[in-house]
Amino acid sequence: MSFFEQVGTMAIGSRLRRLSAVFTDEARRIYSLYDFDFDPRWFPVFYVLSHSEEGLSTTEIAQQIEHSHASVSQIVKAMCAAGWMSSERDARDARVNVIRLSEKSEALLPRLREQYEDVGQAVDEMLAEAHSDLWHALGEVEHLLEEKPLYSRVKEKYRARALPDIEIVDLRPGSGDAEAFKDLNMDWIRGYFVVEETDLYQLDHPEEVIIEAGGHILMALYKGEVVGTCALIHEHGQWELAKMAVGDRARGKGIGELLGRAVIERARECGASSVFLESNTILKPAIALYRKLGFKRVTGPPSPYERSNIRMELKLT
Amino acid sequence: MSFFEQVGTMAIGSRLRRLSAVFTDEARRIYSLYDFDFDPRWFPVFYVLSHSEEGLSTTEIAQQIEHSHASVSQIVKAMCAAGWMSSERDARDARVNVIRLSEKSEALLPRLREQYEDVGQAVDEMLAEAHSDLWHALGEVEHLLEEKPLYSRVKEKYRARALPDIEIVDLRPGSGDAEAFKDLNMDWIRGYFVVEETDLYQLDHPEEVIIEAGGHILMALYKGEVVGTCALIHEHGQWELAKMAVGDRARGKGIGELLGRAVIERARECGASSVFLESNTILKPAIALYRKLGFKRVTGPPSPYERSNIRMELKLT
DNA sequence: TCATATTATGTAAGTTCTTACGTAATGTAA
DNA sequence: TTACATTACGTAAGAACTTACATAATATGA
Repeated sequence: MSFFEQVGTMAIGSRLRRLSAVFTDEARRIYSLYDFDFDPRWFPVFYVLSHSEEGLSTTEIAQQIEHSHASVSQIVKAMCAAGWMSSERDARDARVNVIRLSEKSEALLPRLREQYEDVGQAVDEMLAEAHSDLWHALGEVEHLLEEKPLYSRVKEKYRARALPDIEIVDLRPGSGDAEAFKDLNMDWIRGYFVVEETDLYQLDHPEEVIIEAGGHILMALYKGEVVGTCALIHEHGQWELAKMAVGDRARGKGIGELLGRAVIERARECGASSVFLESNTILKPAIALYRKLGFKRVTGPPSPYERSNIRMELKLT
Repeated sequence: MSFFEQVGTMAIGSRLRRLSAVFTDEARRIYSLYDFDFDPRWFPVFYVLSHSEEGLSTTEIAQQIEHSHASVSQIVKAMCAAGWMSSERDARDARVNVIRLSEKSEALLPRLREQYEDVGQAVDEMLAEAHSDLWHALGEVEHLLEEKPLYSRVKEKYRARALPDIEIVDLRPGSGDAEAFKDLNMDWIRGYFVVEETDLYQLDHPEEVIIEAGGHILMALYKGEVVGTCALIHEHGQWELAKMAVGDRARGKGIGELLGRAVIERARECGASSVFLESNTILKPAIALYRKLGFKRVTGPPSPYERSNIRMELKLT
């Protein structure tokens, strides 16, 4: 049994790479058949230039053929050396290198066009012999991956697998949860900002400052171990989602989202008509999560935290 | 319009490469999600080892995963350094390096298996969303290419394109054909062997020695220019296909085959009941052509040519 | 208008394979 | 048993990209 049959669709990447290598080898032989002094990897550059009246810049070619500009730069250098094209600075923008086919190339075009008609036909006929439409299938898969990367698809599986091991519980006094609450928050704050006075006081006295004031602190457990936390703070008659922190090791399991939903649910139970939060726009994943939870950006009173530059709110009614 | 739409199926190799690169990138992100200290390209080696009780040699792994042994050697070195596997010399054959998973790896297996179940499922579900079956299509195309490489398919197109420009004519006395007959033959003989006395005499006096004895000399013209030749020699009541030569520049156009068929046709017209030829087994493409024309190996009288080590015959009746 | 982005490019260096090559161990034919 | 071929392997070097970086030319915003 071959490796690919054993390992199944998981190895689709390797399988595609291997098949593309087969085509590359074939291309080399085909070029030698037509007897051009022409490196197959030059083809894409040559092709887009042959379809342009004006000449193209390095960057334009790179975008069209979806290589890096560096790659194009190297290919163009080699092709200029072989006399296939010429390059000169643009008169209007001296940064730009305008690349054109040489006369030698133009003369070759009809023969090269013959070649790629032949290759195109041969490929078409081969594909037509198959029952499944590879060309179409490739387009579909490209599209599906664009819509939702494989990473996201796998992440869902990963989360579903982790889900049964995750519990959300209220802070358990005297169990070390208060300390974990502080540690988790200190860790993430230090990762991005400096710890402020306001932080320290709240983190050192969570039960007095948050819970006794009518708020709640939830702990996320993964396989029984505390890996995340989030608070619902009750102050001046308003409800704030705050102090959300998930440990490094437990990232990607969707724990933040579970904590967020639990806090919102708790706020609803407490009769809150809305929940707000304060954050910073540099925290892209956090903002994305808040948005996913339904929070919308609002303007509001100045925050006591220096690091806050955005306020978001979720209506519950 | 994207490059691939413009250039069409001809660029299928590039398209496959690009898609495989997408999967490779995704794989990297997925590995980091599962938080192994594990390079994605290690996976195939790891996989085949995890399915082997005994441990495997470098070469065995290379064959199974269809990499070069050098690549496996490098990967194994890196994985040993990272503590994922161990290698030791085989007691029975000191050339062989037996590679086994380390205990660290064995311990990781269940988690890794979880990962590739997740990935496999995600890929399967994604593929199922498409109407065309990419996995199946890949298999079909792999099979089609194995049956008949793209090179051969393109070569047919190439030949069909050249065909209208090819003519087969009888040697035209006084037109330079006799000289071309000699030059073409001298060129190919010198490429493989040394020119013998027998050669020189025949090549210098083709009309007297071959044609006046009842034989024929055919010339292949490509766009009006002589590019190949082949003789039908009549001697001792037997007919011999000999002196087939096609110029370097005109190779791949199927000219040899056209000449061969023309000579056979001519022999038939002359009432021959069979045609023989003498050649050398080191001339693989020539022998393949003769076989394609219907010639079969026979034992026969010793040849006057030193370079001949095979005699073939085609029955015409 | 002047400091600060942004853009276009080429070069260097890295990645991840491959082929080429040298060496040691085995096989094999005379 | 000896000379030659074959096999297994590791290292080096090459191929064909990429990313990272440096530099020069433009754009832009206060």
